Amino acid sequence: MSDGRAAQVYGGESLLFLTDEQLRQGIEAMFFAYRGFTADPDRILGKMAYGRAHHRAVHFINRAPGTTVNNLLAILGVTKQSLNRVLRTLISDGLVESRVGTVDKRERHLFLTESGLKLEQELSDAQRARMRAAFRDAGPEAVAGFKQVLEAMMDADMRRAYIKLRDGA
Amino acid sequence: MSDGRAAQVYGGESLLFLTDEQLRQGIEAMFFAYRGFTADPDRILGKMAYGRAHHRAVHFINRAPGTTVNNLLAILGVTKQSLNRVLRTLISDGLVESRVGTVDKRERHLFLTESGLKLEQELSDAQRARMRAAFRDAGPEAVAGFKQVLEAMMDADMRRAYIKLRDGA
DNA sequence: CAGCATACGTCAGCCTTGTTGACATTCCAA
DNA sequence: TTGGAATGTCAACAAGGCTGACGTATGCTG
Repeated sequence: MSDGRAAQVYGGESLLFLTDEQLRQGIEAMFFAYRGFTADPDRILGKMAYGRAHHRAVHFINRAPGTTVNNLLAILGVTKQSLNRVLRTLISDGLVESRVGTVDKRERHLFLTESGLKLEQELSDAQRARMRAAFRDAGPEAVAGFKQVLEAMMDADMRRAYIKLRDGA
Repeated sequence: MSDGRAAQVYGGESLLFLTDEQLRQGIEAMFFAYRGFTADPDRILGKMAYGRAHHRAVHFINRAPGTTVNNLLAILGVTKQSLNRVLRTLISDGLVESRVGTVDKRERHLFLTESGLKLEQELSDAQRARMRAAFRDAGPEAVAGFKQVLEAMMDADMRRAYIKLRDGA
């Protein structure tokens, strides 16, 4: 795997960007950047009785209102018990509404209430502000590359979910 | 914050890449990609008594052999109690060696043992393989942009740590 | 030298968030 | 009508964060 000989020429194109050193830089960049990525919402959530898991649930419910629990489960990649614990508090606190499905009454469709929307706004405003600053600093071409690499890094399932959300649910 | 009017022209340059929609895509890309980023090492660690925290410790000890506990603390951004719990198991399992400092005897310098190196290799091989595939798929320009955006997304402290590691400790 | 600061380890207790396993309910569909 | 799917819930547990408190060894400074 780690042969250290990636700095070869293949098909006439230099592969210097695939050296172990370059890859390590990419790994550490992901690690440090993800910390920044979650820092602002975490700070806000820390003041309440909520955590990152609540943020994620609220984000994706806002993103796809009326989504079912199973749907959310697949996107978040956690067990129903884990998600349920989070949803229970959000529902009892009046941030999320759970409506029984009309066509399939087994399903629950999830929606944000007024206060749920307000929390989502507060959290995503903070996260977007950082993302906006980073995007502006780096410029449009860098942003395109950023998205391209991240998309290539996803598992196939996650890539499908990502694209579906991106291109309109 | 979220004014939806980011699609304006500023200084003669289109800022279409700074719309809320673009920012949201970036946020979701980070979320889904980070899952992929940690998936392979997590799978390996799941078979042992170790977790992601052990991976991080081992990674940075390998990266900067002889680093002190305080140093590692700053990089990882956790409390000494949290780190100590991880280090204790790694040391007692013989993956990490802790040597009393020569110039300052209060400090402990951390090194990977043979088996520590072996684990680190196994984990980072898996992680590098995915990163390599993503880099290759996306191409050199995309990789440059990827790193640029991630660097801009970091907190100032983390950016300093990242650059220090990148440009040689 | 005395006293304060620093580096580290450790104990105890708490929280969030993930896991598995078991079981009840409801309801669609074959 | 019966099996399976979707959901909810209880219990127990583990990882890995956190705070607070305390102890020890060492280094620095007045």
